Amino acid sequence: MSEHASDTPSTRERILDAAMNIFSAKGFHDTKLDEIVAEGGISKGSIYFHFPNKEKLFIALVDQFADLIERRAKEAITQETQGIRRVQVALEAVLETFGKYRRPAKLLLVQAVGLGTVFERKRMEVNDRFALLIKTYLDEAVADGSIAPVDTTIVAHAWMGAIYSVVIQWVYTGEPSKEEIMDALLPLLLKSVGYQE
Amino acid sequence: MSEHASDTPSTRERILDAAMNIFSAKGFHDTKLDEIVAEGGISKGSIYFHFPNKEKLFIALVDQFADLIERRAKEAITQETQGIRRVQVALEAVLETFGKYRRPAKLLLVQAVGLGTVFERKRMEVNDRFALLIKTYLDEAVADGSIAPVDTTIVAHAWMGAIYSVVIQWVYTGEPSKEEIMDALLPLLLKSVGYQE
DNA sequence: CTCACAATACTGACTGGTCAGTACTGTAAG
DNA sequence: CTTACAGTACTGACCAGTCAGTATTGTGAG
Repeated sequence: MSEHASDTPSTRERILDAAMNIFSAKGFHDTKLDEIVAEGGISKGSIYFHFPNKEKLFIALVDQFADLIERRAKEAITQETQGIRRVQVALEAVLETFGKYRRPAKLLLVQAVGLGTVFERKRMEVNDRFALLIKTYLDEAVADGSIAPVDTTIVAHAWMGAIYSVVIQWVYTGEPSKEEIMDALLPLLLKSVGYQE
Repeated sequence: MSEHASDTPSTRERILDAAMNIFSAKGFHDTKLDEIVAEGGISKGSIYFHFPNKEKLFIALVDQFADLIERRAKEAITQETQGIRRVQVALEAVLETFGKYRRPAKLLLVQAVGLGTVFERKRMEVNDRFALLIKTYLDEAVADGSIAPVDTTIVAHAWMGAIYSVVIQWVYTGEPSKEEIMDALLPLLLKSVGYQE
């Protein structure tokens, strides 16, 4: 019954950690379970004790991070009441979270793509979740008059893509810095719906 | 009795066609060469006569389509002289081309991602090519005063991501229609750099 | 034109390395 | 002993890539 996260991570956590490191670096197919075993100092048997197969292990990591992003965005939003401000702090929270976790970001935005039919559903599900989240708050901002009416579905997807793309660029090259991204991307997105700070 | 390109496609073309169909639907790893063989009514040996391996066959398809997109954008641009108008017609050309070729679009934007180190270079190369293209014309528009100065590198990546994301959504669901995308996305992008029609 | 030979294009049964998953054993705590 | 996990040796399905052979086309000398 010992879940003392700080000093002794459970085997399950060690597996997830090791898997995150290797998967995010090499992608799903180029990662061998034996590499995860070596990286985490655990055993193959324990992986199969804790996870039914390689695929589910990968998906657990995707879910874990997608949940975190969504949670952070929602937390941030409760701090604000005005429509467009809510959108703004949510964006800040998302960029902040991506910035803090480079490897999970790469896993979610790069390695979880193009894995064939099985994973495609998962990816669309996650994407739609994010797009819907953005759309909800955009609709709010439209409703309370912060911004002019727009096709919020398209805007939501476009924003998501814009954020993804800049974050991916940053994940690979470390450029532009988190601050530059914030300073350039936020006004860009807000201006795209006709909002001037 | 030499049939020409139109009625009897060469074996190489039949291979590329079949490969495009299967790769774009199932992704790189889930595609078996034997499926391509069946789809194209060719033989495994002839694939290896025309291409060194599965990977190079896939990359040939990516390159082929990336070249097409770039060519169309550049063609469109020569028709216009004014900075921001050039950007606009280039965007239209790109969206037009994606719209015309759904399967190649999916191959390039989805299936070519997350395939591990080997393909990652290729993808970044293609991406950077597009981003640089956008950036060049944006810089032009800034120089001639069509739009206010901005961090064109970030804008270029953000635009690319926005376009990708909306196109991907369309590839999967068929929604929104090409016209809706044009009507919503173009003004969105132009507004994001402070240009009002 | 036609025969001899070469070069090119194509075929498909077979193989060998790989690696996810399994069977089995080890161990410590209650 | 039993439960709950951890560790390891092994297996066998799978599939990219091979290769020995066949078919087709090109060519040029008689």
